[in-house]
Amino acid sequence: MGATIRDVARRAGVGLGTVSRVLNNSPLVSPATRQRVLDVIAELHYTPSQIARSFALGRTLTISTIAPFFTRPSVVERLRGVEAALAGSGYNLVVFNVETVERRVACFRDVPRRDRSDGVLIISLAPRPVEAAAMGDSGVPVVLVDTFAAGLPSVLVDDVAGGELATRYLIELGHRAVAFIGDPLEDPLTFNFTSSRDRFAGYRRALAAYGVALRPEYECHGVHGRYEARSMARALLQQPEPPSAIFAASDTQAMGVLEAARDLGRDVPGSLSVIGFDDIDVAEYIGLSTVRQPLFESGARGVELLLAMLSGSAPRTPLEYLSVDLVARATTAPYRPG
Amino acid sequence: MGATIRDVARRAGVGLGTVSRVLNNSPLVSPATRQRVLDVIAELHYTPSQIARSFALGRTLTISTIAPFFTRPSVVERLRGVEAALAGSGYNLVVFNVETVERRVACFRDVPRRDRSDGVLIISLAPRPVEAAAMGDSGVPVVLVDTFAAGLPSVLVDDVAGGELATRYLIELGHRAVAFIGDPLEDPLTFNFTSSRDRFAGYRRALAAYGVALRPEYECHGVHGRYEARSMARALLQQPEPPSAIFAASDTQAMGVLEAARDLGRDVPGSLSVIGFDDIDVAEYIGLSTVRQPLFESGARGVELLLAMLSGSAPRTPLEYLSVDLVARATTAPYRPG
DNA sequence: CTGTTAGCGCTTTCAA
DNA sequence: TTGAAAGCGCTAACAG
Repeated sequence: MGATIRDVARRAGVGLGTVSRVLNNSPLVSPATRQRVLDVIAELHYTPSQIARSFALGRTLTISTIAPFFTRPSVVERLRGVEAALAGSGYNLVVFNVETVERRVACFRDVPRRDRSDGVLIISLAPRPVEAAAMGDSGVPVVLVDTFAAGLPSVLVDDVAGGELATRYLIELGHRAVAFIGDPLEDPLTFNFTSSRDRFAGYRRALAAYGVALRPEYECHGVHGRYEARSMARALLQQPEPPSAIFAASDTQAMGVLEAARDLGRDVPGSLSVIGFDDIDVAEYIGLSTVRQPLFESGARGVELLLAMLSGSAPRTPLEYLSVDLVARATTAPYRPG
Repeated sequence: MGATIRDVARRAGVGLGTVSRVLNNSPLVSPATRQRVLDVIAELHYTPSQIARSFALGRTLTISTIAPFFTRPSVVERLRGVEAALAGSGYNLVVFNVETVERRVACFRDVPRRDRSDGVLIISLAPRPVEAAAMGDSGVPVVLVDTFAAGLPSVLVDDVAGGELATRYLIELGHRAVAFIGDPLEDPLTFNFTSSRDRFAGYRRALAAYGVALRPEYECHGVHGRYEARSMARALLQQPEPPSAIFAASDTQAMGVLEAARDLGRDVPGSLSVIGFDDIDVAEYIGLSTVRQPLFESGARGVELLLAMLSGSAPRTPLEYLSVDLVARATTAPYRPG
């Protein structure tokens, strides 16, 4: 434990800088010298101190990810992509989980700083304009995934189009009483900027396109989660004129809807169609119809952008859109009156 | 960007050490001086460099976690506990995902070093004796979760007892043709040390206790995963004398079994009982009977041990066992001949 | 109480 | 091609 570069230099009878050169594969070392140094390194079990190296380099060799990981399975799936794309890059991955407003503020303020991160990836959490501006000034490359902020590059999908896609599908199945369940329109944690909101806009747009009147009592917004969605759906289904189809802004919420239907003995898809969004892992398992977005790929792509920025190239396109697809499975069916 | 402690000292007209003292809440500063320094700090938007601080301190201020995160939902749930317990401790959480032998070797070798981590948490991956010994020598506190290695403290459950519990339950429901599906007995990634193996031992023990003969054709071991379990289960159910109950060593694998039953039109639990292990999130949703273990808590407890070790106290008990419970849901039922 | 100073281990000039 | 030396920004020991 604890041989330093100096020990190696001394033992190899060379200068300190030479050892450093060997370590960094500099071509400016003679083969003989290099070999001697290498031998001593092996002999001493020497490995350079990451931390001293970082200090001297002025780089931390870490990429930080800020996200609400555990409240959203979709984020974990994105993280998978992040991890895969980062493997072998030499960067460590440090994660900051955000589930409260305080933590969000603290992370946005402290993490994107040169002495903490070489690059930052923010997932499913939108910085406010001032925060985004501060990030821009920090000099640390920041990439957003599944969100947007002026001046910061991001990888996203067209959630409005996705919401519209889901809703059109239901309408084309003959449904007219189509309800929506999604996140709160005002959410301090996400600064009111959620993909749910856009999907909701798509929902309304589809309805309008088909001349179906909006019904406020069909529009539900509540804290993200399966249980919350379940109770919203229950209320929805107990209305005098319950919907025949429900579009949930996420698969997690769609699962809550399915539970509510089960609670109330409504057959899915017989008397109720349900569609979600994301296509998380379990969606296939439970046969949930949904709008698929490339979660893994979004994380991987975010890292690619970040790595490119770290090696000097500015992102070509500030906004990069990935595509969404409708995945029809077993929770949607043509409308049947009664 | 980039005010240093020296700038602050100069501007406040004090010595460099005084600023450091203020930063570290040393009591050896007069209130007046402290205030002056604080003012300058605010004025300059100064924040100390984490990295320089780490370097001077000789501590990295990070906790590393090594685990196969994405192949096992249970590990993500444990990570949740880790994250929660670490929040507010001042430590950053860096994650090392391991899915190959090479990566495992590299992580075990490189991560537990003073210049990289102040403490290391290893989840669901057992270090080999030599690796464990090296970790012990590194001087970096290491805590294991869901695994074991001589000389290293760990947080686990009694998997043998858990496996026995599950199997006994099936037997007591009247099943005699009880099969097992689990991970490979020889797995280089986990160095043959898996909780699955212990659960399998519990399975055999329960059978023996009831005088039920072991049937090699009922013992399946294959790569961990839903798809693999699905095909193993399919083969199992197509045998001349198919089992009437299956114990899967994890919920993920139990889900594969459920799919296989669906594929072959076997009614669960009518003509096939299925029980899993872990009680991951979706288990409740899909009504899977299982053996519950405290996943979240295991991660949190691991961090607690680690933090205690970091503040000097040796772990009282090298092995800390958490308890398991049987959770009977909708995939198990009494044996019905035919 | 407070200023000064000596490193922490490495990278990177700058000479030789 | 190589050695020597100057920091990177901070903490902690030491005088005062």
